[in-house]
Amino acid sequence: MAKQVGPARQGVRGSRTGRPVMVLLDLLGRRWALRILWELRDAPLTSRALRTACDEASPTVLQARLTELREAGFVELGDGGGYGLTALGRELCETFMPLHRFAERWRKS
Amino acid sequence: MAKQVGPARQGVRGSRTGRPVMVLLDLLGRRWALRILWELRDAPLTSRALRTACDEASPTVLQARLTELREAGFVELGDGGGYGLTALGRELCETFMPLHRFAERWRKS
DNA sequence: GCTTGTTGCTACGATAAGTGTAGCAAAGGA
DNA sequence: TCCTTTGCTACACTTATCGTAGCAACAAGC
Repeated sequence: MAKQVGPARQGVRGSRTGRPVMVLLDLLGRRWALRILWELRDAPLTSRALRTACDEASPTVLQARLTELREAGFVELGDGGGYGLTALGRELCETFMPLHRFAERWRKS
Repeated sequence: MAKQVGPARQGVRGSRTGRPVMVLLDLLGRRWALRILWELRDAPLTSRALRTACDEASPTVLQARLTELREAGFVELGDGGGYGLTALGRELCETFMPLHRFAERWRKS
């Protein structure tokens, strides 16, 4: 069993309505949040490896995002260490996977 | 013809590699960026209406995001005023549209 | 002309968020 | 024991965002 953390807080920054999409958009619209999910997409990473994958982002923010993503139930810290996606997290990740293909097309315009 | 703005800058904050996905993730991972695209999803809005839709977010950031999104080619300012999605922007928006359905399921867990 | 109301957009001080460097305690291997 | 790696934190600094106010440009009504 992976280590647990508290439930997701719902009244987040800038989402006064509390509508789930808004909360989600707000959560994902924070620095490195999308990137973290992206980097964990196919395999778990240790905190250090994740930092490296994220262009040596500040550990302060990474830790903050990881905590938030864990509270949201998208990310978990495995028993033997290393961060990975939960089933829900994998599902979310696949939701915006087409972004990759889009980004490639986008560059050419 | 809609008003034009300069080309997208590629060497953005936190994306030192320049890989398109990273640039895109970084661009969308800024405050209100995802939300703006979301709010424009079915109809153009004036800057004031957009502000209202975004929980009265500060016009400073909104204007900054709108400029960035215009430079990226996702948003445009119509001739008669009002911000709307470009064809590319609509495409991008549909890319993470499934997020809505996901968010609903997410709330119940 | 002169208001009245809208548009997109900006200035600016205050606050919150993110950065960069350093370092901690705990756990594991040699 | 020593060395390395783990997840994680402290702290001073810079950047981003907030909130309020207000601008010039344009149009409609009078």
